[in-house]
Amino acid sequence: MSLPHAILTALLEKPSSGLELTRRFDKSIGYFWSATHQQIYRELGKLEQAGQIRALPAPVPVRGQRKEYEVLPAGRAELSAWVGGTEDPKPMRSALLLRMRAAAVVGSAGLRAELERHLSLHQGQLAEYLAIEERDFPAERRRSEPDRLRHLVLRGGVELERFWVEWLTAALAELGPEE
Amino acid sequence: MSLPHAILTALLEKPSSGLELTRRFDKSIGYFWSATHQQIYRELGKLEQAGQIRALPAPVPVRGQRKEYEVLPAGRAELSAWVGGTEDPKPMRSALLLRMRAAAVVGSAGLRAELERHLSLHQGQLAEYLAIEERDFPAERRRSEPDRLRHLVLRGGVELERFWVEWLTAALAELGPEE
DNA sequence: CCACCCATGTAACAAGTTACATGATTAC
DNA sequence: GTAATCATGTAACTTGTTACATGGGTGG
Repeated sequence: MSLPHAILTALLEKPSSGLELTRRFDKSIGYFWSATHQQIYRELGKLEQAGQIRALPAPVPVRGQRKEYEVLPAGRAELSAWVGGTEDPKPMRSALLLRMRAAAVVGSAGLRAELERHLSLHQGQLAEYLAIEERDFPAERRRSEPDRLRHLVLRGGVELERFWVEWLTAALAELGPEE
Repeated sequence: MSLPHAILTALLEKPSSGLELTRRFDKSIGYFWSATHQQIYRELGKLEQAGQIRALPAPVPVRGQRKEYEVLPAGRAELSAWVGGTEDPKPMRSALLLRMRAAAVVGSAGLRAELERHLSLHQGQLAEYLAIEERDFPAERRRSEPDRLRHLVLRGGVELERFWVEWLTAALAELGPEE
């Protein structure tokens, strides 16, 4: 049940239309909770019906017309309760680790190229996160709690990408030069 | 499309019944691709229909009777092709990072306790992985490729848990003593 | 006027989750 | 014989994905 809360968070940061939300998911919140525009529209409908958000009044509601949403008090309360709640970490799901396990059984033909590809993807993502960090969280100065929290989230992204880069590098070394 | 390949891998390692598979998922393959028994039975049915596995001949097939499956050549070929293929890494999904981002907006009340809870869960998982490593991959000796691959997978699990332990520790320090 | 992009959606499906149903076997 | 456990399954639902549909506005 995380998508609605992701949307509430995004809308509290800034009221938006569905498409704007989609774009922001593509380059910010979506870094740790991705969603397509179809999911977002579906969820916006549900949240509106639940009375947690509302569309800003438009003169004539027409299909294809931009609709801007804002969070209602009930929505903020719901999000606040969710933040204070508990939820067990979901076991990870990595198709790549699974493929390596399968390779132990049927042979690792073709695996090396894929590891190299993933390595370069993760290196790219890591560089992107580091650029964001440099831009949005410069210097070591006293910061507000919201800023510290946002920085912690970004640090999570950075360290996770670093993990993948290191693991993939080690895996390539261990696999040996030829396969 | 990873679950069928997880099952094929498990069945190649050892032909099993649905319930046995479920148990093995709970303590091995499931560490990086979890599944419930309902998912497994559903998928076994599909794989059998697709001619990739078969149930070992039973005298009289009755409901509630144990059914053991083995992989057919077509199944091994499919798994082999999948290992050699490509698949982009799925963007991560962490409800905990999302909650921290939400906390930056609505306040972090109650978050600290949850971080501590997750820290202890991840410490437990890390200890479990390290125990498995010590048991199954001792000493530094020349090993076969399958063993090296399996060890790499486990190293992935270890380092990922270590990431969480370190990030959670840093987050708790950054949040400060009281909240 | 038509191609293109903005914006909102529908429909169909696939994957994962939760709750429950049913028969077989074993321990007491 | 009955309770517990083993074992296989159904049903209903939620979440996520993929493909397509519809209308509005803008540039050429």
